[in-house]
Amino acid sequence: MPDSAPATIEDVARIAEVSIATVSRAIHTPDKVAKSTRQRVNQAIAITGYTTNAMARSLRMGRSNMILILAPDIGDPNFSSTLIGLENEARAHGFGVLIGHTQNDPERGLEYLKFLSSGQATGLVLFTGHEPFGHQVVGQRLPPSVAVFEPVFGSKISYVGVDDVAGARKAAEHLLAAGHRSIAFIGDSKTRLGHQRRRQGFDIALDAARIPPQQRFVLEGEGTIESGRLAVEQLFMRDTLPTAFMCVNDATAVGVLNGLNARGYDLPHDFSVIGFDDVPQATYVNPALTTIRQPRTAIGRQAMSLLIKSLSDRPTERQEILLMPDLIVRGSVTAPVRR
Amino acid sequence: MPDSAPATIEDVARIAEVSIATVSRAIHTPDKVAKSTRQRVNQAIAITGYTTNAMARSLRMGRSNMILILAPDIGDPNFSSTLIGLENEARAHGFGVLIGHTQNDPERGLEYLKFLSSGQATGLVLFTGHEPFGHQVVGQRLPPSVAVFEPVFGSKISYVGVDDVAGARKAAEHLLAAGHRSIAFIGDSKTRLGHQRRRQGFDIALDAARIPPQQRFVLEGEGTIESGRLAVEQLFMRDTLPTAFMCVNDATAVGVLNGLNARGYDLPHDFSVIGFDDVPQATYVNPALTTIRQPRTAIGRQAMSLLIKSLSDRPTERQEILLMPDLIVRGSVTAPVRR
DNA sequence: TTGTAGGCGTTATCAA
DNA sequence: TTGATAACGCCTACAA
Repeated sequence: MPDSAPATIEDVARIAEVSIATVSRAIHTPDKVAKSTRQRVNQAIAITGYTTNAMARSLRMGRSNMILILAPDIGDPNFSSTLIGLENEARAHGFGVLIGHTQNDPERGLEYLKFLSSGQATGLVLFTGHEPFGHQVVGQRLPPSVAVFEPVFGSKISYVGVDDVAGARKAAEHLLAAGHRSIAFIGDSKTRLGHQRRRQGFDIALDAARIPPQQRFVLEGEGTIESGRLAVEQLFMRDTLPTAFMCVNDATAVGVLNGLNARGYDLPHDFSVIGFDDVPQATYVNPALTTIRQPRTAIGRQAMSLLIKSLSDRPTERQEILLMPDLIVRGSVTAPVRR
Repeated sequence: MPDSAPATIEDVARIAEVSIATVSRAIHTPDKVAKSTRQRVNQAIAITGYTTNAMARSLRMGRSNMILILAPDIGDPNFSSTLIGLENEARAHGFGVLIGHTQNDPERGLEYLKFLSSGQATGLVLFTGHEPFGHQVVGQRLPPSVAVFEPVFGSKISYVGVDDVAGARKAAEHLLAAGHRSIAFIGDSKTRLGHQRRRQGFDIALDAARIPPQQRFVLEGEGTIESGRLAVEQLFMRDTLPTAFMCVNDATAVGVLNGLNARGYDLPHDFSVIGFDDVPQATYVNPALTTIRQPRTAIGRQAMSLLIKSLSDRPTERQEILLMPDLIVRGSVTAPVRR
């Protein structure tokens, strides 16, 4: 039964009848203390319910064993399963993780930066392609960091993510194999690297199949449901229509599905749609979405592993680890209807 | 341009040509230092880029200004918007928040408990109805805490959430008003208080409408999509069927919708379905789900406000704050078809 | 194998 | 109005 104030190392020392130095050693370098002493110390720890005060420890050591994960949007369906990979790996190495939610607000980012610079976390995982703390600060004196899901634009921060080009290529090839020759790519972007890479995979596949550029419809989009809906509207103002939609991500695909449904089409008969990410929602939409699955947990695991390595080693150079995604076939792709 | 090591209060003192005590005062009690001195200090702070080391500060003060939010499942669609309410309110009072993800794993809970007991956080927000850290520890020496979304069973921890009874009643009354007389309640539970309260609201409404118990179908369910699907299957093994489904939450409702769709029914013509929560997904499902909206951000805000109050005041007694939810009408409820 | 003592960066007390 | 100084709890040379 612990008393009112948390036990300190001194309480333990008193009960075990040793010095605080010995207690500390018994905890961190057990070999360096005699067996009998060690036992007495352990008993005393059990009695007092002692837990080392992490703040005092980190203050003294100049570093904590916490890793901060910064996410602009906790609700992102990609986030939670990646997080599990990050957490499991961290734990296996004796690190704890804390999550910071920036809401895409630079001021909030700055607050977490303070958290970092006061040594409360040793490492940083970035869950966003944007610079986390406004421009001036970035890279200035960040702790060892790694980015997931979207590389940090123009920085030296290592990156672990999906192989966008290969994944997009798989998606496009699936459409091609189903017989489609007139395909739209929804979600091109001038600023987002991940989008560009997926576009690139799309082009590679269509080039290989000798689909002429006239039969490709490329529309911009920021990767939201709304942007998918919008793209459908834009497309329907043209003379010719594609038979299939390849979407930069599942959110866009959901928007496209919505837009098509709203126009009264019978899916997947009239149009095929394929997404990218495989978010949980992809299952519940109608028809269930054929898509490319991000290996989220694996991404998290590898990212954390890389980060922890860079914590102990000499500063290493930037690395980029790309994981191969799989095609998940559900109901949203069929052979094209002749029009 | 900060140099390699973070500036300390001493660096500032040296540059401002004052003592560290004065620097500290200039920061925390500006009135107690001469205007000219204050200015010099501020300049020095600007030059050095000084940030007070939170760990040293907390060590000295015996408490930090961080609040830990513990969630069993970060992916819970109710989580992210509640979080925003929590964060905003915390920030307005000068507190920072950190999120801990327990994955429903007691060991992980224990780790965060250590985090707490080593003083790295001053307050605790619980996002779960289960005891967070296994039985033995709970309530033993938790910092001031508040629970959100589901009261902590059998504890003295204050609670902020939705008025389940009133909300469920609204839902049932909406079904009743549409003409339904034979209604199923999906998601009853022997252990989950929130489910029980919703069931209670359902009964109140049906009692008031003098619907005899024989016309009520009550099925258990844990509130998952799967449990909704399952309930449909169970129901279809009986002789008589309800005309409407009132689901304990949206996830269940999605499952019910899926199950009904899979059996080839035309919704909402053949059956009406209503949910509870209004998660983002409710919009994308087909037909769009009529449901009861949790005032999530408000819940977060109030919970944090309560917590912060209990941080400064003398220990107050347990409070329970219930917020009133609204009915959101979309497409999944219509008049019953005569069979 | 063990103990003593200094210092990590702060804040707060007490004098000046 | 300011400055010296003692903690906060811990780790780690350095001595014994």
